Amino acid sequence: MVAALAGVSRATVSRVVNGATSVDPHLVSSVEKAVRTLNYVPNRAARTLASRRTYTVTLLVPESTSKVFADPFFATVVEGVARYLNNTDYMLNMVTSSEANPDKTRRYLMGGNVDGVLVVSHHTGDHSWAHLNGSLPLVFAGRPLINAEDSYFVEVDNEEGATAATAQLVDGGRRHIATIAGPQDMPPGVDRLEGWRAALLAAGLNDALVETGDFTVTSGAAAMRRLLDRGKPLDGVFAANDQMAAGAYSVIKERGLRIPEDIAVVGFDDDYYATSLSPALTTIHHPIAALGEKMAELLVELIEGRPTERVHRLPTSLVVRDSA
Amino acid sequence: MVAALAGVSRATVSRVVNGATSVDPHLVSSVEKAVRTLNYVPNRAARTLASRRTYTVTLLVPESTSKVFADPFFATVVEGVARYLNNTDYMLNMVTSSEANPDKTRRYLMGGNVDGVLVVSHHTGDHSWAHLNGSLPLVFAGRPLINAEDSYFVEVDNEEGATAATAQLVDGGRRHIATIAGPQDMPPGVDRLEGWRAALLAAGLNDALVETGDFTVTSGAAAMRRLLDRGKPLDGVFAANDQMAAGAYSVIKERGLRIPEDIAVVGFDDDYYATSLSPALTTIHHPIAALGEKMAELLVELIEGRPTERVHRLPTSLVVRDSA
DNA sequence: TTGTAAGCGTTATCAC
DNA sequence: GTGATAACGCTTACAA
Repeated sequence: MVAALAGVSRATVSRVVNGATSVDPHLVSSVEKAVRTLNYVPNRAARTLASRRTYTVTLLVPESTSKVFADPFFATVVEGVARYLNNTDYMLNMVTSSEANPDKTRRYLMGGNVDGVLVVSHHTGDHSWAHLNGSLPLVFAGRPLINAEDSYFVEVDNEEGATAATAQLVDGGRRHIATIAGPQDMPPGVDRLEGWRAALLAAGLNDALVETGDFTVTSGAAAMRRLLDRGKPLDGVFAANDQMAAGAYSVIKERGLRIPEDIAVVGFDDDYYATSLSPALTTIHHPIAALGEKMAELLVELIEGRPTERVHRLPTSLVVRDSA
Repeated sequence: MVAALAGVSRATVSRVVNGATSVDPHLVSSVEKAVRTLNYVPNRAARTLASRRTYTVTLLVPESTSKVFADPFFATVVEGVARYLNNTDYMLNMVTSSEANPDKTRRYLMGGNVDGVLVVSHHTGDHSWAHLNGSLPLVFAGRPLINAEDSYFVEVDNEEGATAATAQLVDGGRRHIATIAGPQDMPPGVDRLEGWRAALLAAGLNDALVETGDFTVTSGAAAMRRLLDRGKPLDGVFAANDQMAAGAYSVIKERGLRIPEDIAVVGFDDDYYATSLSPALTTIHHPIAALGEKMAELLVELIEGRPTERVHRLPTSLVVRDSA
């Protein structure tokens, strides 16, 4: 290590570079000067080999590769993760868990190539990587379906958001409020339905108007159609995500009803659809990038052995636009 | 290396693992068996340290981080890159060249942490990394604005695509064909304009109807407005990308004209806008994922010292929908 | 073709 | 507080 040519031993240089506490200030500064003049950059591989730490965290994404990257949710999580990691020594690398060869992925992760893993499975219930738990620091995006009790994860406060969305409807004077719920085998689907129900109950309103979709536009349209076909009074709808709200929009308009005059609608996520719909959709903002940042932060804490909360719940906020 | 416990020396194991040509078939198979039973996975760091190869390629993206990840073009390139790399030993890591600290990025890249770099700057002309050329294998997405003569890059055949788009208009009987061109300081902008012109000339038509935009929806609308305001006959438009076509749509409709009856329009890119517009946009498919794959492939060839073409031009294809 | 042995650039464990 | 010195797990001359 050439930097040692500036006075001290390699050990001391290492100490300085790694910010060890107890080193003579004199030496520290002379080493720092040497580092600067020699334009020294520690060799990652050597460091990893010696310390058994890789300074790499993996972002594990489900193999629906083609879709995953086009998914704005995923893209935004990555953005947040990258933003946080940029200020640390950690490198981000992505691996798509190929269904074709899950063992390859597993071996890679367990082969000491990585310090920790970030698992992003979007709305899906696929948390099949929970078994890595215990062998490797792991942080999930969203509450995992299984082993939630001993997994680290960060999620958005879905229930609170849904309650706020519904309250907006109630405050707007609506009395017959339906919901287009998400799949009941996914935490967001469950929690958002629960939040809707809680708001209605708090307002003393009836919670019978429920139809379920699968978070897609077409499923939202179908659910809205079923809701309207019940023939019951209906003047407000909370859709568990903006895409389903978009589906609801098309059905409401096709029946000759107006938004928000006849039926007010509130969505959830505040994604691309929210602003491109007409009238612009009132919805709940889902802080996705923040979720990514928090995940990365949590993982780093975990890796470095600092004590942390096992679960982080991010607050949402109501974005009032023209539909409610 | 425990695997050596299955008969031979570590050197031989290394040879087998790295697929060296000349090793006794007997030994090969026995080593392979040992590898399998011991579930051996080579240690990346050690390998890197010894071989001075990192097996890592960096995807360098401009710092507009927040936007970059939301950009479907970028996301799709990443998808292609990841897909290709998944079948190699190479790892993908992304670095956003922070404007705040460009030196940090530079040092990282030059610090022997990476075998090669993929530069993605979208439509923008930012190819400020060209100076890395020569010091590190480098592949650009799209023809760089500067040093195109000695840079490796893969691009879509913009001119050919634009010609095909325009030909579709001509074949549909249009005789007064305008274009909304892209910025003339970006290769795609220039090439697509050139393609349009070539098709018109080949058909013996006039090429005076040109207005320029900046690839955004609003600029497309403005350009269309200027085109219409000329008061000249106009029955077809080739927009240099789908977003500008979307802008053109709104103006055409607002003037009470019909698509395609009064004005046929063809776009370029075949992105999200193409299918969400009404009528669905006839456009040129831009094989973005394929571009990512090819970039990765080219880079790996470069890294491994295999001879390759310096530039790859990907073919486009016409997607006929309802607007022309 | 195969084995031996010398590194690769750090960190970690000890003495000092 | 600081400096030797031994790992870390692999590749790669060089020898055999």
